Amino acid sequence: MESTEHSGRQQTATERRRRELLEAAERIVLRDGPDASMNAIAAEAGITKPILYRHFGDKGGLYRALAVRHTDALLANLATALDAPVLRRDRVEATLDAYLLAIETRPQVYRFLMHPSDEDHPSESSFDVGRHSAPLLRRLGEELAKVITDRLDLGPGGELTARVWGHGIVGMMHGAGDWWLRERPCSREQLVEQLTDLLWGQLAAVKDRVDGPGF
Amino acid sequence: MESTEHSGRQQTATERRRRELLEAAERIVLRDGPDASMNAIAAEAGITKPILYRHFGDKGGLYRALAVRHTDALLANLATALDAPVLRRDRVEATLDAYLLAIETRPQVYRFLMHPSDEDHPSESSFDVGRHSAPLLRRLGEELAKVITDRLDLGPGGELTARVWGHGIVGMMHGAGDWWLRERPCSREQLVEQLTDLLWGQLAAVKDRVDGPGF
DNA sequence: TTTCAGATGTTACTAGCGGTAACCCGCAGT
DNA sequence: ACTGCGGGTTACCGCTAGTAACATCTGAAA
Repeated sequence: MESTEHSGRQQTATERRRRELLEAAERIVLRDGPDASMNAIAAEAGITKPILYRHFGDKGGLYRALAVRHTDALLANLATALDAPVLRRDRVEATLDAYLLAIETRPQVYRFLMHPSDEDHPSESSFDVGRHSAPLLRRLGEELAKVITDRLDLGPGGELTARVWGHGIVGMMHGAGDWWLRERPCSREQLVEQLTDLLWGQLAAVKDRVDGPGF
Repeated sequence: MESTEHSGRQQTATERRRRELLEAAERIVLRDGPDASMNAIAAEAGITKPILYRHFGDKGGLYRALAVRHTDALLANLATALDAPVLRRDRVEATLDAYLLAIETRPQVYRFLMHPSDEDHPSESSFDVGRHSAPLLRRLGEELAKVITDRLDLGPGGELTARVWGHGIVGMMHGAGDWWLRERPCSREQLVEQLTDLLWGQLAAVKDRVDGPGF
């Protein structure tokens, strides 16, 4: 235990190095998108591949380490929007807007976070069919479910309802956001309003067309 | 033009060959998931790689050719559910159920369709940030938008509203379906009902918790 | 009948990827 | 002086997508 101070310093040193490597990796991922290779990242950091593998195990490890930072940041943003002491509808609007602002200002990061591509091969083996969506989406869904459970009185079986709604709303946000980012058919405010209208039951409220078969 | 009959026969012959190759590819993709390699597919078809490349150009071409079949099939299913002459809410339920039934019965196909992984590199070059979601989702969103525009009276600016709602609903379906397929927290019928409730404005209608800060 | 076109098929290769084994060096502590 | 150990490198493996070059069969035109 005499080497506590020493190992402590080493600890901070390796942590610092790790952060430097992560920053280099981020630069490359931002530049090359999903084509970022370990060679390129190592070169950007001024070193060679094996060091990366010593620090992060494999490519999935590096990507995961890179992802948690932004995931945490985004989740924090959304949490504040979700916890604002305003009307429920304003809170929903603020949350949607926070998400869309995030993906608008840093689309490369967004793309990286949402694109699991391969990774996570080593962990939880055996073909679990259906797995595909990014961990970030799952976390978002669960987080939103918690808030819904806390805030709304859903009666018996409400926990299931909350989770379905959480993942459904997150999916809606993601799908609409992805489409919007690609086509930019309107302003962010407009998009937020339309989506909030949708969540507020406008789909059920608007009238049928008069000239069509009125079902 | 004299060789019309000849080239016609050749046409059908190569088309048949192409279909055989696609069926072999499908078998392998269903077995190996996203790890399916061109070598494996060629071996399954009883041939070697270059023939695949002659037929489909590159791996993206093969995947695209493979995708359009299932995409068309799924779209046809959804279109019938969407066009059923029943109440609007029943139609929404039927559509959700059709989608979820499809991904439930053939999760590997679903996974393949939703996972662009790499592909489409050759076309529309230059980093178009934000692109990520599968073409299937885009088509679904647009298709749904068309139906909404046709059926609902959304007033001025209704076309934008329809597209936002279309992509938002498809995203909700996708997100919730993905989560449900992974965790199987309830039956399909329950999920459909909860999602329809969400779309029908229950999020706005339910009461706040009495014990919480009642916003 | 010969000859030419075109499709089918092969072997053998390139370039690059993720990942690893083996080795080197400098610097702490005993 | 010796020993361990963290940072670093070279050189490699097995794999992938993709390609060039060559062989073969078939059927139509000269």
